[in-house]
Amino acid sequence: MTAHSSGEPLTPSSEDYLKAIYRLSSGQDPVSTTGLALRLSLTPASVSGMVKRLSEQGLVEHSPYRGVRLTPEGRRIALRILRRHRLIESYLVAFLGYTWDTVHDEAERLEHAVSDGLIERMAVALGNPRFDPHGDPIPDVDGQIVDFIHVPLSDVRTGETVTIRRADTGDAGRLRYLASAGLVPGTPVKVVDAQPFQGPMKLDLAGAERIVGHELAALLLCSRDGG
Amino acid sequence: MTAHSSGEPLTPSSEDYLKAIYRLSSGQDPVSTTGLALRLSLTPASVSGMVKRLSEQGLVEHSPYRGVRLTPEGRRIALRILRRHRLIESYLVAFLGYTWDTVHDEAERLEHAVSDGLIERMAVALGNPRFDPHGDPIPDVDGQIVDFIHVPLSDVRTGETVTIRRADTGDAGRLRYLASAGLVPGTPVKVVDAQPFQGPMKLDLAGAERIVGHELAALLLCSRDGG
DNA sequence: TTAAGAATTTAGGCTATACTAAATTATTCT
DNA sequence: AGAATAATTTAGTATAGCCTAAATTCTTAA
Repeated sequence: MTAHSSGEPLTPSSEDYLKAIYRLSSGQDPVSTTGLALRLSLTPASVSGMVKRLSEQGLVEHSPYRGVRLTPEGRRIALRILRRHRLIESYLVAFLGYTWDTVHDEAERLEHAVSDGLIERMAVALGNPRFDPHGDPIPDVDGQIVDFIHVPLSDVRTGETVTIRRADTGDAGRLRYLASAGLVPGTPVKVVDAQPFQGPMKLDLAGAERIVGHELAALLLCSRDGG
Repeated sequence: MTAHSSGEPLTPSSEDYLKAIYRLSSGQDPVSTTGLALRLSLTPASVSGMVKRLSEQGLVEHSPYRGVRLTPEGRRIALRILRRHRLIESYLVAFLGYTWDTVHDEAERLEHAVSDGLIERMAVALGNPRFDPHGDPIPDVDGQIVDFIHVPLSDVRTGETVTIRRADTGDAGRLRYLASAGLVPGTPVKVVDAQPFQGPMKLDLAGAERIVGHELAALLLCSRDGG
């Protein structure tokens, strides 16, 4: 019996796996070895090995050849890391002059090093925010996370108006470009024209016209309700 | 030839060794395996092994059975970590409500995770301080560090007045006690009486009387010049 | 000066995590 | 269905760091 009792410290590597599984599974669906390997820039063989260990610790369930999913305990830890990551990003932007395209890597390392106490102090300094600078929701201390229905901009039909809610990438180049084009969370956009076959979209941003390719449009998650 | 060219990332463990060697050697003197092992809470055998690896990387010089000392490159890295550690402590105290007795462990982990960029932003936010909350000098970006002549309070003679400059420990209990007794950096104290054979000292703190044991007095580094 | 004791290093093991190459299982297409 | 292909796992290897136990070297004191 090797169940993971809450107190034991996990390695940064394990934490990264759990976080990646959570992100890829949208909380529930089983995740493939290859998907995880791509996300973490590792070989599938390495992932297989680690998944086995996480499974022995009771943090994931693994049906060989069928995929991994988080146990409740694994999800608890994944959400804790996600909270850390997003609060750190928020703090760096709010208090230390970072921009939304540069915080990711820093948070990626700090999330494994900060104590719970420090995270909560940051949360207080920020006024317990519910969203980070990319528009991603921040889980609360108990692991509750808001889950809006978001649509990739690439799926929005011509004529429809939506509000950008999140940019679903950590890539600095893409984030910087999006910011320079005014495509940031909170911005309402109208789809003026959408070409088929992964073609570009023509958008209306408060009167200004923008063209974005399919790849970027797929990254921009939007809400339909006007809030 | 396996010299360490500036760019390669070091492991947290290596960084801890270099920092410990620097602290124990006061910058120059050779350090014993046992001394390092005690400081790092490791076995001497483990230290032997790591020292060999550091030596192969050109970060320390090791004469077997005689001790280790830092190479210029090793010292450069040690000072960089020391700068990080002390700036992080300063930042946590100044901006996140930590007290001087609680920052040590947090800084111990963060010093390996923060980027140079974040450290410099913290330094700017703090106004490029030259001392941390314990009174320890903070090396500048080029590794320059002020080196005052400090005397342990336990060595100060009866009748003499000195100013506390540093508390030479990371132990939270001792630091808390010192703070509660008003024995913090910047405080002038007069030695009223000192008993021999590691006995206690009677001090005068701005009119108030204090008794401290030898162990604590040895931790309090003081300056004689009135500044 | 030599034997006891202290300090140090070597030898051999263990764990975590990654890799490559080979074997296995699943899926898809004819 | 059966073969080709894709996905996954297993086997074997490497590195970093730690450990204990044994061997070595240094120091000290009779």
